[in-house]
Amino acid sequence: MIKEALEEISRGTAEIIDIEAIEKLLIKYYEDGTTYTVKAGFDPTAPDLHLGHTVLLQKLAIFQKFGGRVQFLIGDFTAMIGDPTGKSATRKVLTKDDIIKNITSYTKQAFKILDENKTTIVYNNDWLEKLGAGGMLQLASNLTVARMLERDDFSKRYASNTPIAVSEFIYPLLQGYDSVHLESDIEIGGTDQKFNLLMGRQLQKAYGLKKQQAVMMMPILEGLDGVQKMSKSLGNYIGVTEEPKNIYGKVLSISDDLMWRYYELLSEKSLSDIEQLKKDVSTRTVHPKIAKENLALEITTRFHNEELAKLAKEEFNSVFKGKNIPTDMAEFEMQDGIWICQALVDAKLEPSTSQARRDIKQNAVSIDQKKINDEKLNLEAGEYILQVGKKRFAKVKVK
RNA sequence: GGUGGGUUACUCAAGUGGCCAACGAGGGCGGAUUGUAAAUCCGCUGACUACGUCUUCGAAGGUUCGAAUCCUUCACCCACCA
Repeated sequence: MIKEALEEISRGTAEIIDIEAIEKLLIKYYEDGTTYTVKAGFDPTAPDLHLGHTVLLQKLAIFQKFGGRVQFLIGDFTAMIGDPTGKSATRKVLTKDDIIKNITSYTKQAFKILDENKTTIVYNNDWLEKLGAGGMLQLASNLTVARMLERDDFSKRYASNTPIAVSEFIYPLLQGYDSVHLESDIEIGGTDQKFNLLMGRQLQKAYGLKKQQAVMMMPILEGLDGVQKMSKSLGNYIGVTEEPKNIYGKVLSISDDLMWRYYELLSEKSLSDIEQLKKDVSTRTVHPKIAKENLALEITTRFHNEELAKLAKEEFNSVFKGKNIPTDMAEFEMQDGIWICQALVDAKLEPSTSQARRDIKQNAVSIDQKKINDEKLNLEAGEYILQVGKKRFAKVKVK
């Protein structure tokens, strides 16, 4: 029983520190029902969840299955500093209202996966604000600069002359202090969080807590490009609130290699089933396309439902295999005689008339499924379906 | 506080008075092929009803017939020293 639980909990993790501690927690839970806490921090700056976040959330949901209570930590205080990601250190300051708004939509999305009754939402501003300068100093005395520079991220940036703000040094300390305050039993985060997660252990010890949190790291999910991590700013993400056909289409557009990564981290199939599938694909028993379609269906179903997912699949096949037109697309109204390039811009298919001209020259633009090559064309009254490339459509009413 | 180096398009990175709307690479977009996969080949990649015009090389001034390139001031970044 415990063994199975532990196995399911460990699945797909990149690294676990102090797995014995987790085992003890599980034993206790099965003995007398004692629950334990699992902390995970979330940044309130981006209100849109994508699949990358769900890797973590799914893991939390599994802990909930086995007696874990989730401490859903909103980093409203730490968001003001910004985690040292190597990117720009400057961040816009969020107002209280912004944060509340973000959190509301954030948690609403998160509870598609998490059990609300086994989740406590906490805000680190509640205790970090009270820490004060004295508390900060005490906190900071736990760490040496040399140790800080050991952090992979910092040492790389230091070596490559990328600036490091002093405030960024503070970030791991504060995140660690959160664990002290919350007395977390386990903390989970991405592999990029290793340093911060370990800081929690160190500080819990320094502040005299009886035991230190176990740490679990999840791999970072690659984005659609398969190289960089999934993030909204890179535009390589699949949002959990996206339309079924978008989710379906985006999953299908990933590379075959990446598909296995997604299977491992996102699918609910057992690891042995996935292994089998992988084998079948490599022996050509199963076409990779089929495997990918199933994955796309599973993921689409998770955030919508089976029916919608199937519809998305049909739509997809009709549009891309049958070269048909999608059933619904954005509609626009325009004035009679509008220049085709301008119409493309107005219909948000092109960013500029210059780009529109180029695409027309390159045979990328069609009206009602017929390629055009006259960039000087003006549209007369009527209804048209404009298309750029294979994926961009719009319906235009000219009057 | 001192000394030196730097800031070019989405990113990296050439260009040190006219040949610069700016080499090259990556990325992106499009075409062919295909499974909206990979790989490959080709084209495009500042804006503008457009063989011309306008705006861009950290910012503002200046020198010049002409400036990404030279000068001045400012801002920001980095390294070393203190």
